[in-house]
Formats: sequence, C-alpha cells, structure tokens
Amino acid sequence: MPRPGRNTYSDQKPPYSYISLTAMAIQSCPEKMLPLSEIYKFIMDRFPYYRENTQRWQNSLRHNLSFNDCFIKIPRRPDQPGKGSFWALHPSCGDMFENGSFLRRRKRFKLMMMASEHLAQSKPSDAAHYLQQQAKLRLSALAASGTHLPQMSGYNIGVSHQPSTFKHPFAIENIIAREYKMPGGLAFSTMQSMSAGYPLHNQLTTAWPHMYSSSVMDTVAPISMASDYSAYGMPLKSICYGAQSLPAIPVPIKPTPTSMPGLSALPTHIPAFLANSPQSLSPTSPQTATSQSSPATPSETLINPASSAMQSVVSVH
DNA sequence: CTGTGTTTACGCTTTT
DNA sequence: AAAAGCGTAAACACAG
Repeated sequence: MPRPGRNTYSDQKPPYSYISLTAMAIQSCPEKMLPLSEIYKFIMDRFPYYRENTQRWQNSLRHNLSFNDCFIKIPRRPDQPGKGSFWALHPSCGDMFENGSFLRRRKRFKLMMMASEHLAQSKPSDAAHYLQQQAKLRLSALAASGTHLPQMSGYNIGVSHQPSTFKHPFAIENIIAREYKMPGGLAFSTMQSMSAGYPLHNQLTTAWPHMYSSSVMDTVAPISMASDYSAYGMPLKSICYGAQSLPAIPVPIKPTPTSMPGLSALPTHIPAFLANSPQSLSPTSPQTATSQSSPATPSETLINPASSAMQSVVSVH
C-alpha cells in the first residue's frame, strides 16, 4: 500500500484489484452500468498508472468481467448501436469485500445454478418470456406509483433501516475510502419480493432513468449525496462519462442462475467521506478530488426484469 | 481490422 | 501445505 503523505502516486499501482476498479466504475455511474470502453476510461481518468500498458491490464480486466459472476452483461438496444454490451454489477455481490480490503476479496462471488436455471436453460424462450413479463410488471407498478424514482442510490426500496445513506460497497466513495470502517449492526433487511425489495430492481431502475421523466436524474441522483457529498458539491451524475447508449433488452446475457431472495443480504452501511471525481485519484490523497462536470445523458431504457430472480448467489472460498 | 468477449493456463500471493 | 484469489498471457470467436 502506498503510504500517505505523498501527493502523487501516479506511477504506483493502485491498491485495488481489477474487480474493484471495474465495480468502482460501474457503481460511479448513475445508470449503474457501463460499456467496456467507459470502464477503461473511468480507470484511466482516475488512475494514471493505468494509462500505460493498456493492452495488458485491459486484457486482464476483460478476463475479469467474463470470469467473475459478479459482473453481468446487459445487451444494447438495437437502436443504440455500438460495440459490446453494458456491464453491470450483480446486486448481490456486495459482500465480496466486506473485510474492507479491495486488494483481495475475502471470498469470491459465484453463482450456483438452481432449478429455475435448469428450466431457463432447457427452455430459453420460456425464460425470456418470463423476464419480459417481470419487466412489464415492474414497469406497470412503477408507472402507477409515479414518475419519479422513490430513491436513487441505495437500494432503499424494501430496505428497513438505512434508507438514504446506504451506499453499495462498490460505490467509488466507499472503495476509495481509506479509513474504511464498518459500523456494524446496520445490515440490510432480508430481501423482499422481486418487485418490491430486491436490490437489483432499484439498481437497475437507477440504470434506466428514461423510464421516468428526464428530470429524474436531477431529482434523484443527488439524493444520497446530500449528506455524503455536500462537502464536495458534486452531483452523482457528474461522474458518469457515458452510457448514452442503453440496452435494448434489460436481461443479463450471462447465464444467470436464480437468486433466492434474502440469500445474500447486502452488507452493512459503509460511511463514505470521499467525493467522486474524474480526476486522477490517489488512494492516499483523496483530498485532491475536485468537481468536474460531465453530465450524463439520460436516455431511454427498460427496467431489468429479473437477473436477480434467475440467479442463485453462492459465496465460495 | 479493431474492439469485445470467452476461455484456458500458469505463476504468484494470501488465506485457511 | 492446500486452497483460493489475483494478474497476466494468449488463443480464439464474433460483431461492428
């Protein structure tokens, strides 16, 4: 680990694994998903170390995306052409780094095939139909409840205790936080039904703000920033570089075993005290972070129906 | 052709 | 010591 006190660590490798870096990038974006190129960009923008030897580390990063179940692939819409898919975090992968070390995970996030997955594999068309139906149900429910997202960043729906302050452990403000502490005793409530409490719902609702009015981003993005980011005065969306293109079919491509609600509760709340910044980040000099505007472009999309419902999460070690 | 994605393999480090 | 996690290289397929 680099020692504090230095003002630049540009030539040093950041103390984060590729998984951490990738998750950081994804989590930093309001849409909670990014194409590969944007993940590259995020990392290079913040960590000068990765502005060199790009072929090497980008290959490693792609390997991690494919290899690790904590990343799910989301296809583009047909009318949003471009190379590659969007990458998102599996909503239940939050406890991978619960020991606070982003260099090495305590355990690997792994999915386990369930009965419904067998069904999905044996009858892909049925699975697809199921997912579509779930998407419609959610859309209907959300449309009925209003045009604004109830809460933006924090899996607040169905979460009993830390409504507006919880941040996904992969949120950059948590990952980069150097004095990472676990307050404890603030665990998530058991995940509830898919339509109400499952984190992915909220996460991917966040991911597809076009479902709502274009003002949604302005309304909801800073929700959790109010307390944690006010000192920096930087809205969440300012750290999202791209994602103008959004997926056509909000269904993860990766084979998605079923996740049982409550099987993998998200970790406890982690205090965030660092601002997101596109500037080069030094793990040891977070104070250098300053505001830089790079507005996201809200665009159309659908809600992810149910990668969560089709997956089973198993932490192996 | 280039970028993206998947997979296998290997060596190293860290944890159990 | 064994297992697990990680980083890297490389081969290959595919799509834009």
